[in-house]
Amino acid sequence: MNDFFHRVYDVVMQIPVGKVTTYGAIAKRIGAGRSARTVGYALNAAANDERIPCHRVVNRNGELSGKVHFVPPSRMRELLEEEGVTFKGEAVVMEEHFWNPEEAL
DNA sequence: CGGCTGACTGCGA
DNA sequence: TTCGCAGCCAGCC
Repeated sequence: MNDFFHRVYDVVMQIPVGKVTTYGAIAKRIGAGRSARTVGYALNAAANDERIPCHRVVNRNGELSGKVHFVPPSRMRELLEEEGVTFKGEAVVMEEHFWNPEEAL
């Protein structure tokens, strides 16, 4: 487990219930800059860990992305709705539920 | 060591 | 508005 991954997990675990954030925001927060893809890769490994709310991490469109989302039993959308997150079609209403990791500093 | 891939993002056409 | 290309970083051939 690299320090990079640890930083990603640390940020994701700080996401409040009913809130979501983006790969890019996390990348910027941990100083990775534009390595949003690597953040997603880290979440890929984190998806196997129940302690990591990877369902609260979406792309810039607010759409749920990831291997987990494609697995029917996951139903990330319904899970988020249970937490109070509202949806606009297939995407999360970012204006209402976007959480900026940098605010947690 | 070199190249390909991937849960992304931003810019240009 | 939508599509395509390039950049970035880590992991696996």
